[in-house]
Formats: sequence, structure tokens, C-alpha cells
Amino acid sequence: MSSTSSCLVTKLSHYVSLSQADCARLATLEKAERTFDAGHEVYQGGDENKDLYVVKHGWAFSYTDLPDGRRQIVKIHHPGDIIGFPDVALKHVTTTLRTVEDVCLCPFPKSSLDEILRESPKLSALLLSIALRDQVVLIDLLRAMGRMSAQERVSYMLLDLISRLRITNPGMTDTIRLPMTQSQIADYLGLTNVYISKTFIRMEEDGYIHRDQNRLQILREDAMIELTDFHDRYADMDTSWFPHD
Amino acid sequence: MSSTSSCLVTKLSHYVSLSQADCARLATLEKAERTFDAGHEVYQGGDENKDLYVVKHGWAFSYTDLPDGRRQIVKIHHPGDIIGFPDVALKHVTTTLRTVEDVCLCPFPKSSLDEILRESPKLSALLLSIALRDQVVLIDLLRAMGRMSAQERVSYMLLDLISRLRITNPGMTDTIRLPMTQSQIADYLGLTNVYISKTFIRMEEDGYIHRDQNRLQILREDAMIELTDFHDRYADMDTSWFPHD
DNA sequence: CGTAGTGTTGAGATCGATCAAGCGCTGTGG
DNA sequence: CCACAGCGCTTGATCGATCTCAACACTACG
Repeated sequence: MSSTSSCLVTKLSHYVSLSQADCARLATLEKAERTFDAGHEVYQGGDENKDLYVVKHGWAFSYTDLPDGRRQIVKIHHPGDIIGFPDVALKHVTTTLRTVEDVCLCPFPKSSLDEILRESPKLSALLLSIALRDQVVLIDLLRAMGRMSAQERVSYMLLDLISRLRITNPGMTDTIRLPMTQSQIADYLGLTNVYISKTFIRMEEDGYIHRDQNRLQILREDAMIELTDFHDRYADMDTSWFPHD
Repeated sequence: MSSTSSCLVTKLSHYVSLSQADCARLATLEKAERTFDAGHEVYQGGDENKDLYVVKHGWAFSYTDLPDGRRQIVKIHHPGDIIGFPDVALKHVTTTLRTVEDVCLCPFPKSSLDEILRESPKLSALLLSIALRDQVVLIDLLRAMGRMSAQERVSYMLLDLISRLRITNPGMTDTIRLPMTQSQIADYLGLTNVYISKTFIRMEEDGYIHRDQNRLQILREDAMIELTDFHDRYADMDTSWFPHD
């Protein structure tokens, strides 16, 4: 999470080496900057689809509500993520974006993508790959929601979070900062805050995790990987078919 | 589902008008053809990622199993769909592909995408949009799985199916052919075959649907749309930002 | 005519939800 | 410095939607 270079470039060049020109193209996406307080709603579902955002620092999440108030959080956003990408295909945004803590976002217009598609086949391939990889990640989450118990879902979430954070923080070990409340975790995993509490306590008693303030240490990562049949979708992508410059 | 022209071209030109050259590019994807019997596994999760497939006719689905046998169907494929697209980003496929009935598929190599990305910005934008739209669809399904009751999930599935089929069959009204078994529907919705049976019976008693053989008529579509807060993601896409030829 | 697959039905079990209370922070205002 | 409100987390009692298990009916098919 260096403050000097772009998180987006860091994240993307994990997968392919980018030309100067392509780095410059990405850098223009992060020219503008806006900060938001914790718990702020940046845009709401149904709004006209104007900008995308690159996360500079802080966590946020996207969610949808059912008419009666049931809430589903569909994506947790970290530094380097592009927010709002799926909605590019549609005229209106489908989710509401809410910050978890103080956050800095870089808005850029949808039309910037047009330029990338016309001028850089390699970046186009990379963006397409990211979109497709995110589909695989959603499918993994779907599997967890459809077929896993509460403890398995929590384990899956923790493994997914730590895998994502390791891409941009290679120094990370087994401890993550978890700024979300248990109600938010419940809305992400399709459970209730009460049951999240009970599940965390159970997992701590069983020696899977250790909690301290809002830091969480994963004690038995291998056991949790086995429990959830977890696959890291972030470390590797197949870039062999990409067009060359 | 015309047998003369390509389902893929039909489906894609629903969104933008395609040049001759682009139609030709898509047609080459459907040159080869292979047929499979009902209940056949075309490829398995973990296989090397070689080909994509365009569906010419028949239904199929992609699924993953947990080590203990719990199954999650993650996508139902119809004529005109591209199968295996999300796995393009990875070296190995993440799901197993199984036919529901007798099916005809057109395999084409991943590297064909390379050519499209280099030569047609417009088709690239369209493919990217399809991938992003499919993300939104997965998010909708995730919401259903995380926060909806059995009856709501079944309603959501039926509405989603009929919306998709209407794209390629504009003549469709309120009746669909449902060749999947109740066990498969259960594996798609994260429920059990027993409870699917009970839910269908309940919905029939309540006048939402009518069943006859493997045909299913939707009697109260508006009520079901309201119940599930359903949004059609297939009818419209935002193509205004696309590059011009 | 046996066998396998699919759907239905019923009894009982269970995981997670709901409801309600209490506890420990933290920030705020008197 | 204290009182108090608000929020997040925990705890316990009870409830209920869905699962599990088992039996049975129906169809297709070799």
C-alpha cells in the first residue's frame, strides 16, 4: 500500500509486465481523488452510471437490499480494486457503495475504457481477464453460500480476504485487520450478526483463529483450506494467450 | 433457435449491430460441431483449459462439487451461450460441464479471442460487456441465495430463465420447457430435491405456476417479480460507450 | 418384467433465525 | 469528572424453515 505509486498498477503488474504507455494510461485513471468518512454512501443503486472508482486506501463494500430490508453485501473492496466495473454493462448501477472506514477513491469516467480498448489490446485482455477472474470468484462465493455451513462460510471469507491482501502486501503473514462489523460480515455471508458472533467464538475455542481488537489471526490455515476446498484465484492468471504489444 | 444462422450472432446482435467482418469472425467460432448425449460430462473441473464452446442446441450446466459430494450448479447454459468463458482467466477449468439433454456444441480455442481483441475493438467491448453483465447476473443470484426463502429462489430462477429465453425466442410467452430434474434445480438453488418438490406443489396450489409434463407455465409473473424484486439484465445493455468501427 | 431414475409424502431432527437482555466501549455534553 | 446515549458484541431461550431419512408410486427402458 505504498502512497507513492499507484495501487492499481501494483495490482495489475502482478500479472503481466506493462509498457510505459500502458502504465501511463492507468495512471490517468487515478488523477482525481476524493475522500469519504467512514460509513458514507458514495452512490446508491439505481443512480445513473457515470463513474468508476479506483480504491486508493481504506475498505468499502457494495450491497443491495430487498424491498423489506434484507441486505446482501456482494463485494468487499480493497486498495487497488476497481469499483463499479460490473455495472459498466448497464445504464444504471445495481448496488450501493458504502465505506467501511475513512476511504480515498479515484473516480474516472466509463468512457476512459473506450480509449483503452482502442489503443491497447494487451490492457484490454487484462481488463477482460480481471472481469472473468472476478466471475470465478463470485462462483466460488456462490458455492459457499449455497452449500456451506456457517463455520465453513466464515473460513472461506477469511481465506479469500487474506489471499487478496497478499497480492498487494507480499509481506503479509497470517494476521489481518478486519474493520467490518459482525453485522456486515453477516450480510456478506447470508447469516445474522448473532450467529456470526457465535461462530467466531466457536472457531476461537476450536483453535482456528485468534481475535484481538479488530485484528484476526488465522491459526490453522491448512485446516481451513481443506474444510472449504479453497482455491486461490488471485495468485495466478493465465496470460499466455494475451496479444503482444 | 434457427438452424440456419448462428445462435451466437443472433444473441449478440440483439445488443449492437455488427459489421459483416465481425459476423464472419463470430461465424468461425462455430465452424466445428460436436454432439453429446443427455447426461454426458463434456469436461471436468481441473482439466487443462483448452477450448470454449458455443451452444448450438440443447441445455447444459456447469457445476462444482465439494469433497464430500455436496454439489452446486453455477450456470445453466442455453443455445447461443458461450460456455467456459470465466475460466479463460485461469490455466485450469474450475467447473464440470454436464449436458441436461442431447446437445450440440461448437468448440473453439481460447486463442481465437486474441484475434478478436487485436482486430475488433467493438467486438472486444461487446465481449467485455457480456462478461460484466454476467457478473451482475451472478450477483443477483448471490442475493437470492443469501437472503431469499425457497419459494423466492424458485421464483427468481424461473424469471431469470424466461428472461434469457426471450432474447433468442421473441415469440415466447409465459410457458417454458424445463428439462432439468428437481435434484438439479435443488443443486442450482442451494436446496434439496425434497424441498423443491414441496415448494413447486405449494406454488402450484397458490396459483403462481402450472405444471404439465416438463412444461411450466408462469401464471402470476408480476407477483413473482414483486416478490423477488426482479430486474431483467438481458433485455438492455449500455452500449453507448462502445468504440466505433 | 425387473431395474433405475424421478417425483411425492410424512415423521423427526437440526442449523441458524428471532427476540430480548445485558455488557463494555466511546464520544458527548453538562 | 460524571451521566448518558449509542453502538457493537455476547448470551440464552425459543422458534421455524429446511434437511434427513425412508417409503412408495410412476414412468421409461432393455
